[in-house]
Amino acid sequence: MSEKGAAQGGLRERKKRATRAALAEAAVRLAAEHGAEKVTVEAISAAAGVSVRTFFNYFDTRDDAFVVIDADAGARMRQAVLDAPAALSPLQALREALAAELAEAEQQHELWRLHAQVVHASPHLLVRTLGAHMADETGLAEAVAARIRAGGPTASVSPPACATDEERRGALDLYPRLLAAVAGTAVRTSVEHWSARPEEAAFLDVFQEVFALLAAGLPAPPA
Amino acid sequence: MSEKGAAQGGLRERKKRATRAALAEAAVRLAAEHGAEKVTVEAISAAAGVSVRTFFNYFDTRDDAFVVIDADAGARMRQAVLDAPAALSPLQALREALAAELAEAEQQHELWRLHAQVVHASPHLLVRTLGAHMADETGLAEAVAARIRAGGPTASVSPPACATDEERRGALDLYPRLLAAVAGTAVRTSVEHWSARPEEAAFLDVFQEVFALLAAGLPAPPA
DNA sequence: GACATACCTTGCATGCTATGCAAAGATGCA
DNA sequence: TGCATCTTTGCATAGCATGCAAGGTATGTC
Repeated sequence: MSEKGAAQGGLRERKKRATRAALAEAAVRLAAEHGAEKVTVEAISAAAGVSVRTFFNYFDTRDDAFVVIDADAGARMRQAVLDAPAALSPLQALREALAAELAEAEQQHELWRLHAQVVHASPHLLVRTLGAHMADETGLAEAVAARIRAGGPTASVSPPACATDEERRGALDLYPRLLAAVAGTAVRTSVEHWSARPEEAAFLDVFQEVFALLAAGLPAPPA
Repeated sequence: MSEKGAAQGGLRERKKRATRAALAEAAVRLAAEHGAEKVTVEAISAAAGVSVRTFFNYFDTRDDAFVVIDADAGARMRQAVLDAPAALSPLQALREALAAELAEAEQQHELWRLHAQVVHASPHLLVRTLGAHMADETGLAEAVAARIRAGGPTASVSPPACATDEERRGALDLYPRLLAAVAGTAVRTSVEHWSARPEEAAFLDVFQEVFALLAAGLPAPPA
């Protein structure tokens, strides 16, 4: 757990990680300074020290550089769900996996803060970010389903055997799907509510309150 | 309730609605036939009988034409939440508002089916669609909050007095926000689960089961 | 009905985004 | 070292997106 994304793999792979991270960071910093609309791919590439063509080897779209800060956060969360203690309920396992990921993001605090600032500044990017998060939830749903089937932690996080999207969706039951989607929603709602007034409450408290509300079945107005 | 989006307003407004609808429909049909990537703005515009420049007067982006079929569905849902009987709990009011909107979409059955087909064919568009739906949830959260404050149905759906996004988010409490987000999640999860195997269960049954699971607090595996 | 007003559409010019291709450079491995 | 593999890069090209100004179409007033 000490060195997750550090000296993993050979030189080639490390360089790729570095380049990707450099591009993403350059994009966010430039956007925070000048506004996302005024930042061209050329500027981002120059700041990261690569050619424009290389930028498009890493990102399909200019906006992706603003949206996808950490490309393999999804994989880490899936693994965390699978590795969680067997004693935890599905909802609890998800809560812990997400909390761990949020704690890790906290270490890149400044960058994530800029990211949030950039994304909230243009509705366009906000939509893309929300959508990207939701796409991750499909992976989480698979992990939850596997966990339930196995009755405990599982070994691998390798991509499912299903070939098409059709099959993959068909293989998922309603419950894991709903659980993953709701958990993702819980995170986003917590983040949004907290970031509206960061001084009013600790983020972790908001996060726990949201999960408590969910576990209670969203009872009518608590006022 | 009989003529919602029909002969509303003057000729000018009707023409704009018609043009927008024609563009959206042309986009979806062309994409369903040739694949979204192969459909140019020029083709869409030609099919709708307008110039390319006019296309961009209605949509900021080419992809928007594939994503936003019904531009003011969000406003209708907000109004429905505000107009719901005072006896309903917030969760119930949301459920009814969403169910009504889904029923209306059923009348454009073929178009929505094509839309789903197009969107699920390219992950890119799926992400955008998911994000767009989530953006609507902010409006729903406002409606829920207003409903709770008023203790019953309210009159207007006019935009809130808040100037900035910052203020608007600050004005929202945790509970309405969570409720709206979770309800939106419920709809998407229902649609996805049902559309994976449409023959296995009626959509409305899936929809109701999801809300039942939510109201029960997402208890551990029902198996 | 004629007029002024406001709005919508359109073509043109322009700059940026995005992809395929082939050559050159960097890495991994025997 | 030498070969195979992967990555980077420049170039060419097509499509996306916006500002601007000219012309056309509804709307309200006289």
